[in-house]
Amino acid sequence: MADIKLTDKQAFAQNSALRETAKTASLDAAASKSAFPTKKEDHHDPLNEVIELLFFAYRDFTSDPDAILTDYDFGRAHHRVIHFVGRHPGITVAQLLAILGITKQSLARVLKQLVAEEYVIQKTGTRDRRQRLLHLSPKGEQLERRLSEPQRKRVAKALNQAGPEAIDTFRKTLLALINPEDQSTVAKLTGKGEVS
Amino acid sequence: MADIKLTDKQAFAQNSALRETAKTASLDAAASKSAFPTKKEDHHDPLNEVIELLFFAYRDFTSDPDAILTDYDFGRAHHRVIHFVGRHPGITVAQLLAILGITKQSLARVLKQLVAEEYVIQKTGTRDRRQRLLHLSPKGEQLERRLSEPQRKRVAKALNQAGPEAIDTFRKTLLALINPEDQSTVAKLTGKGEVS
DNA sequence: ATTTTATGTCAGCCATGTTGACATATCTTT
DNA sequence: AAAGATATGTCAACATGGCTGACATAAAAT
Repeated sequence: MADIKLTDKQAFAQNSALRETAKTASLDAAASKSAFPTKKEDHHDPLNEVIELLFFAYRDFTSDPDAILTDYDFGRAHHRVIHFVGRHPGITVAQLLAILGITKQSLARVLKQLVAEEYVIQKTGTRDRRQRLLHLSPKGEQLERRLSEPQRKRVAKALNQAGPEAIDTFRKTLLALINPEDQSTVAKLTGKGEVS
Repeated sequence: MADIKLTDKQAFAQNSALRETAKTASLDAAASKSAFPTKKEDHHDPLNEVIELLFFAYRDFTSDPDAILTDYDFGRAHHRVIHFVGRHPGITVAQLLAILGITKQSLARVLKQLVAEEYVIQKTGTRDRRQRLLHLSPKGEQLERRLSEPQRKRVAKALNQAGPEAIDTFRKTLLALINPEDQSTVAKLTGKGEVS
């Protein structure tokens, strides 16, 4: 054995002959060693089940773009901006802030980078010259497609597997999970019956 | 006007006579000023719609517990631990790490607090005395109930609104969103046909 | 002309993720 | 019994992306 120092992770992989790391440690691996205990009262509670499924589904749903973003030194925050600017070209900074629910200082940090690296383009508003209307550059659109592709595929596959009524039911359920005050706005925002 | 300094936020509230803050700035408020632009090609794409709905639904879904946790000086990370320990009493640290998908150092930071403040109890394993089997104390169970209550209500309401088939379809769709390698494990973990 | 609004920016704090390195107790294997 | 592997804990340092507070500028609205 060489005298090269191993980190915990490497030592683990070496010792256990598994290629697991902290990040990739699979549920399967943990489960295979021994069963997960589960509280008896919860076995037949579909609400608790859905709550946990939401956690896992969202985690995996965001994992594909997260992995891609490391190539660009961007994070999840950049993705959100690219997504919403891509889907709503000409959106104002104020509107984007409202959608994301973060402060302008938080947005500025990522938006500045995206503008500097020319993924996002700011056009001065014509009606109101104070506004900076946000658009994706061709480069930005390319990144947007790269990021959304695995998510679209994942959702398409899930909806297909869940059956023909799933599209409608899943959409309805997600919408109903949103705070009632925002439901109509989100429905307009994301939906078909649209807008300017 | 008094010479008291106002922050941006206060100045905004004062000037605009709105009670909005950065955190509570509503989508409605932003939408009311002018319509959100939306890319034409996307109008009829249900996949993009579902992707956005997932973002908003998950955001609101986590907002209720987040608000409660500030009373305890805990964050979302503490919530996850409390949730999974509560639902799987006797879970080992390694199993919890696999579920959460974080490093042991990240977990340690929150778990240490939860143990110190006696929300979580560690019992030395009998079969394997190296293991620390995690349980909620009565205090921890109380907090768990407080945190899960609004989420359970939200999910119950959404499923009701979406119709009788929603429970099954929603669950199936969420499960299908999860990485295939983990689906069977998660199904066992959250599901009914259970375990030790 | 004054006030309000839309946006930007500096500075610093906090929560929660990450790596790397190492310690200890206990179980497993030789 | 000794050696190795595993489960857990811990110190230190760093990154990301939230946050608040304070202030600046340009343009619109009054």
